[in-house]
Amino acid sequence: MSGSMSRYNARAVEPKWQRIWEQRGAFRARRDPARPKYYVLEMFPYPSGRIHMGHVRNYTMGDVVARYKSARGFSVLHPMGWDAFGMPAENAAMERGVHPGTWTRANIDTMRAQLKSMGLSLDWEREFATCDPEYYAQQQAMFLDMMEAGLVTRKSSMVNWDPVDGTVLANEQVIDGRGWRSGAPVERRELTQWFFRISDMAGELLDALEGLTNWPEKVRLMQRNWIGKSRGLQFAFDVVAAPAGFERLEVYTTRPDTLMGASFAAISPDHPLARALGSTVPGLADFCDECRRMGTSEEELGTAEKRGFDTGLRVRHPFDPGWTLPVWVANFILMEYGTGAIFGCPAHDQRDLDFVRKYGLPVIDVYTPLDSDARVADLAYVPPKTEKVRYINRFAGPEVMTGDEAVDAAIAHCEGLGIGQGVTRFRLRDWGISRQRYWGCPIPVIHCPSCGVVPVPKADLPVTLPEDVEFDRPGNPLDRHPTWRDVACPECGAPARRETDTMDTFVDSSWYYARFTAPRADTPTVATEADYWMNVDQYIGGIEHAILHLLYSRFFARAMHRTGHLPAKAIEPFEALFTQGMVVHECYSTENGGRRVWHAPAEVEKAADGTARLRATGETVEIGAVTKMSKSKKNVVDPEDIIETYGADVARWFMLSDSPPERDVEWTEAGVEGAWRFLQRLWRMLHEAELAAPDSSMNGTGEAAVALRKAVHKAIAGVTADIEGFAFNKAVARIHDLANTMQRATGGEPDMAAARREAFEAIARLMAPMTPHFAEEMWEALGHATPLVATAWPEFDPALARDDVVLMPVQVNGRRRAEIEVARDAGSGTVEAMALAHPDVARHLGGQPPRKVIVVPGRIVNVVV
RNA sequence: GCCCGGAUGGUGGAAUGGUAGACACGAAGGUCUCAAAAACCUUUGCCGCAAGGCGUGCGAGUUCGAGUCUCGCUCCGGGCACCA
Repeated sequence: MSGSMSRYNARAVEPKWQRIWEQRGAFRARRDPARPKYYVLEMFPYPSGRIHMGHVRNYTMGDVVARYKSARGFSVLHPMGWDAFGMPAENAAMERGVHPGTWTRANIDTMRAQLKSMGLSLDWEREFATCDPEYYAQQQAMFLDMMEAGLVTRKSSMVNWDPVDGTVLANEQVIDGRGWRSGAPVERRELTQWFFRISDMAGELLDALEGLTNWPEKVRLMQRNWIGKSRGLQFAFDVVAAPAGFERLEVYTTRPDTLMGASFAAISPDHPLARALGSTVPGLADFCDECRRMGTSEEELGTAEKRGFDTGLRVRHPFDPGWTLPVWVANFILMEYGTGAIFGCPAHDQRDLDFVRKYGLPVIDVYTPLDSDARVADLAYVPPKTEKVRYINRFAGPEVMTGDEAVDAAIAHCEGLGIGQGVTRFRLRDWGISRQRYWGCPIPVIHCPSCGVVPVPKADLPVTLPEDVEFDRPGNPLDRHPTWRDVACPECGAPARRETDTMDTFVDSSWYYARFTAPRADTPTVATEADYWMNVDQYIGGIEHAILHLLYSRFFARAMHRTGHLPAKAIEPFEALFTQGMVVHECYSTENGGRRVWHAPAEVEKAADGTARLRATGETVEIGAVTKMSKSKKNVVDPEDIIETYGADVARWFMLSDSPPERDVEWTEAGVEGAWRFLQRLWRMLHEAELAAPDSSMNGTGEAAVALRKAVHKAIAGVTADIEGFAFNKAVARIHDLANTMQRATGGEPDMAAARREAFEAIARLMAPMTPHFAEEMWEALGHATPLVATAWPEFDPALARDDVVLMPVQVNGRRRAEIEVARDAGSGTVEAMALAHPDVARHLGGQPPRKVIVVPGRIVNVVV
């Protein structure tokens, strides 16, 4: 195929194939009992405005899997939707006066067009947004089902409160302890809210992690720790001279073996006892108020300076009524965990040690290392609980034991004495879903003064959001919308009020994967569809969702099963999970009057010597750290610009080429150009190559032809394994390698022409999942009428993919000294003899006989002297 | 603070406990060109003329053999329950 040297024109080719695929309905998912199904899903995007490189990376990976599985004969479901509720839409409303819905819909339209230009094999007929009333109506119906099933509860919990704006703030809206708009110091405030009872399922969610063998181990570990199962002792201190109703102080401890080292008891500033004492102990109420002048996040609590206040109250040590401990209020104790009260053992807990050093309380050692009797000074002694230690101050068990053994002994001992009992607790807290915001799914209940909380009758669903809302004031517009808010009680008809809280957007994203199986149904799911399509065979998304989104989804799938909306097999909805890394980029900045000014990569021109200047002014730019692409540092490259300049395939190819998918990838202009040159080179090679006719069935027999064929079949085997193993960067490297081999295979013999055709056809098919438009264009140029989307994945010939002769390194004392060529299946004796006979080996042996020769067949020989 | 990761040439990275640096980017030299671009060829971990030596964040250890396993650190990143 000699002739035209035209360049590959992505701008014309990509829309052409996108049209052809669409006309063929190539990506429409169909239930087909005759074929195995494959459901591949990438985490759906929040419609923030435009797609970013993180989306390009995520959706390219998913598309590789979808197209590959499709070529392997699976009936593939690969859908896309929009996680469309959330705060940014309300922020846009406040800043620009645009309705959140209008803003969101416009963003979706932009982003849909951008995604389409990427040539993703998505079934767009299944698209939906979580802000569609058709979607959230089903969510409301499930909420009512879950209420009935006892999975929903209402209780009080802490929120960040902006006392000036009079609104609840998200953690993100608390900047250095102050409200982001008002600047007022934020307070913790108690509010009655709706919860899903996820903690009831803690044990189940923990145990089921064992079965998720196709999830990254690190994600399972993070979830395990998050759920935080612990065994400990729950007991009560007797309070000396207790205020009425507080005669006993319940505490929970995972280290009852250290009770002999107790030097204080401490309670949360939100503990009922702290509140009760507030009126009688001077300064205590102020201290608790001050503790509450802090956000609700554990991060803030963890990093804040540890502070305490002595209540003056004392409790009796459970083993000795004469031994009393002071009761402190401490800012680092969470009311949400355990009982909101602890005892402190400073010798074996660093936080407690820091606390007692600050307030001058005693340190009592409980155990020491086996080989030392050193006492605790600046550092608490906290060995792993599986390590044996010497108990020098114990009340149960032998002198030498591990922490685990000691805890068991302590629990048994205490239970025997009637001091508390061994309990299993979980760190996992119930899922608070109430949000005091407009742009979310309304919680379908009505508050009636006489009937209490009344579910909205299912016939009245959906409870849709009112359109006529104002964002000119802080707070939830639903609260001040009388015609929406004020309704008649469905039970007694008396005037009542709608619940104005909306649901956490994590609820929306906890079941969308199930909805994709029947996106237009007037029930949340349809059994036949869910039975066929569930579970998601491959889920792909960012590691930042490792805990919350994935745990909530696991809970929700179980809840959907209990309420009849999913089959039993779907209680773990994600069969396999892959967490991809971020897209990062250099930061560019200049200094302007002492202020750092950030510049977008598009405004910067890089010179060959590594320096950079502003295109507009020529001013030298400082090149900063390589960090996640973010608006604040402006180190953002717009995918649309890349697609317009180079085409979607180049963006996709580069995204896959450099870094392993789970690691961060640095977006570089040079890398993109490299990808572009590679596609151009292959295109040129194709047009310069002499190929056998398309119907030729000749196989190469000459040495050069066989060598090329071997390279082709090795590449097919390798790329297949790489895609299966999510090693897309290695697949790309192998394809590069094959292209290099093809370029050198220049012979004019007929069998070479045949081998070359085989090679070009193979490389087009191997590249199809990654650069689909380019591959189709190659395939068409090779004379095929049927497009690649309808062509099977190539098979390899095992005989050709295998080497008969291997090169084995020979080491002497672990250092490589020679290389021998041996038959693949040569025996160890033969290999050893060949190795010892090698002159370089003999030289390094210096006449000495080897002490030992290790032969690892097919891998290495090590001669030890 | 707590939980989870990561660290390999100038750069991104490759390497079932078995030849460290595949593949790519960049750089240097060359070919072609009036010239440039593009393309193509060669070289490219560091030290050394070579023989050889040194090298996978730091410090120990296990092993015939460690980038890979174990222990102790350092730095960077993700999450911490109302960002999505």
